[in-house]
Amino acid sequence: MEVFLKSVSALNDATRVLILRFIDENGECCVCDLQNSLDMIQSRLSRHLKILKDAGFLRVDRKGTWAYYSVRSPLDRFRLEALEEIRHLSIELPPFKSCSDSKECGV
Amino acid sequence: MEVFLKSVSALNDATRVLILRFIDENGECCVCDLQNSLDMIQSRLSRHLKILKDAGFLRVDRKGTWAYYSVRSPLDRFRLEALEEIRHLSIELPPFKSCSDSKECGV
DNA sequence: TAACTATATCAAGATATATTGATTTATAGA
DNA sequence: TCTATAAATCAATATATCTTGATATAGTTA
Repeated sequence: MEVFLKSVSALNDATRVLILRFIDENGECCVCDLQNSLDMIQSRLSRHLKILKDAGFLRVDRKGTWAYYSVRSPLDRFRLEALEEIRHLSIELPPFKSCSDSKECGV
Repeated sequence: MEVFLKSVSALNDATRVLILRFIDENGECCVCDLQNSLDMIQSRLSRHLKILKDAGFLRVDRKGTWAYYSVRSPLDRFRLEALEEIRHLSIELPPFKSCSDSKECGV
């Protein structure tokens, strides 16, 4: 029950659904890519990314100071169905703006 | 998005997961069956039943003053997968105690 | 080592949700 | 019509979650 509720409560927020869908669409993103693209402040992103990771939807790969988040693979059946459902929502995804495009990563 | 979040937030509560699973297992229940069986007060049940109904998991059939709740059928793919996931959780379901077993329905 | 940067965590306030007991609504029967 | 009962809704309180800005942590580079 706890694991199920953790998955469900991770999905129970429009911000997290957007973040998950954005990473699903664009592949591996570092936090400042997301700051750039989604126009969210860092502490907010960091919190939601942690929740999505702890719930089993995302994985993180650290390279130096960067943290690269991507959709965990393989997803179990329920999480995959949830992601599939999210793919079918008509969410307007903002364009991907890589943080490395700006000379300084600082958003 | 709103419909998705409504489904998800309906599932985001252990009480509602139990109620849904109980009705799934036992079939149509009136509110006082659930009061008897799940040992919950009526206002609490009524609130959660409404949330599950509004989220598309339950349907209600009124007969006189009784309201009989059952799992809505057919469920769409995502809700069905969620229910399937809930069926696989090891939830201890209390025995069904029909309100009609007590001479007076009054719990 | 010192300064800088990316990310994580913390603290405070705002918002949402759950629980309970009281009240309201709607139906049934005397 | 009056009373009783099943269910829904309301009001108050408690608990959880989200957002923000500040601070802490951990790499990187000079």
